[in-house]
Amino acid sequence: MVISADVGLFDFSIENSIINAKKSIFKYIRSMLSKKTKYGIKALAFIAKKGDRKPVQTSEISKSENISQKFLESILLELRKSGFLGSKKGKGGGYYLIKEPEDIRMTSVIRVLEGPIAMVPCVSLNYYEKCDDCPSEEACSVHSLMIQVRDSTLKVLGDNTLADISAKK
Amino acid sequence: MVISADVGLFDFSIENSIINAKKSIFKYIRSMLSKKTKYGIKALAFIAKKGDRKPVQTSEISKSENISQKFLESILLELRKSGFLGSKKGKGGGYYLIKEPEDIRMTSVIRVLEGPIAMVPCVSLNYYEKCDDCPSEEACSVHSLMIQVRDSTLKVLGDNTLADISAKK
DNA sequence: TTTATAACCTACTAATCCGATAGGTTAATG
DNA sequence: CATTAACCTATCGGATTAGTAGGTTATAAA
Repeated sequence: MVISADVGLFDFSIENSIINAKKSIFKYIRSMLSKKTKYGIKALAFIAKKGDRKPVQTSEISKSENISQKFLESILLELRKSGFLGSKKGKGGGYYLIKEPEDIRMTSVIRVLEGPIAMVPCVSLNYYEKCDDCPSEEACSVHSLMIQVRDSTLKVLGDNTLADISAKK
Repeated sequence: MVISADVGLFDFSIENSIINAKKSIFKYIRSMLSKKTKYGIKALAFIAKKGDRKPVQTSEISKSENISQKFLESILLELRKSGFLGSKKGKGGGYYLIKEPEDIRMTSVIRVLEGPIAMVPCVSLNYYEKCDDCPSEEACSVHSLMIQVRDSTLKVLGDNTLADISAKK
């Protein structure tokens, strides 16, 4: 409570009623991480957890993680084409890790599946794009704030590898 | 360079060609911060910068910040209803700050305009929603990662007030 | 050599959301 | 009483997401 208070976790005020109104009105709450990325990370973790280098079938992951098989197929295909996975066709085939889990940072997985990590293209390192409304990035009040957010997110995602997130608890 | 290397800013590999392919194929790069929120923050900063408590017209902000006036109207209205702004109708009317800029945290602004700060509803403090696919949040490899991201983002946004982001440089 | 398997490929679609636009009504000022 | 600026309601095109459908190719086992 004391720790969270200073980062604004619980600053209850009039805004809170607005938030509650939003929750009840809108059925679907906006998610910033697409299911594609979420499933992709889960699948990678699943494969990493198995440990051995035997190919894992899409159907197995799909069942175990409750993911539509067809959708998962397209995701794993993309992960193979991006150099995260290798594949083998036919019976006993499937997908397997190419690199060590310790060498796969979450930054690169998310960048490939999701795109930019930054909340706004004008502070993105890999997907930079100028805002069409801002004449000057230095004068923009949002810009420096978003740079701070980007850097703190990048720190977390860069520090976490596939080995970290697939470690059994 | 040294600092950024350990957080995965520049791990060039095969993924990089994927990223470049994405950049060229897709015209519009996904943004996690909606224009609504972005404009809302800019407008608040604009009002805060003026310093005095005289009402600021929507048209003035709209012109100065290159924002569609009608769109901005709806945003400022929402900010008034959420308790950030007061308003005055008629000639000489407009919007003015109700609280001190130092007392307006970015967390609350973003929560009202954008919704959840967390990347995924299942780690959201104010907009929590269980994943329909995950049987157990503890066993989910994405969950703890997203909690870390949420906390670091919350720290940045909670530390920054309207006074901070509207400070002249 | 055939058959089963599982990756791989192409195309389509329903639902949803964002960023506006249009056109009006109400309230305050001079 | 006219002007101003907030306030309200409705609608819409374009884009994206999360799939589904229906096939083809390559590999291993029978």
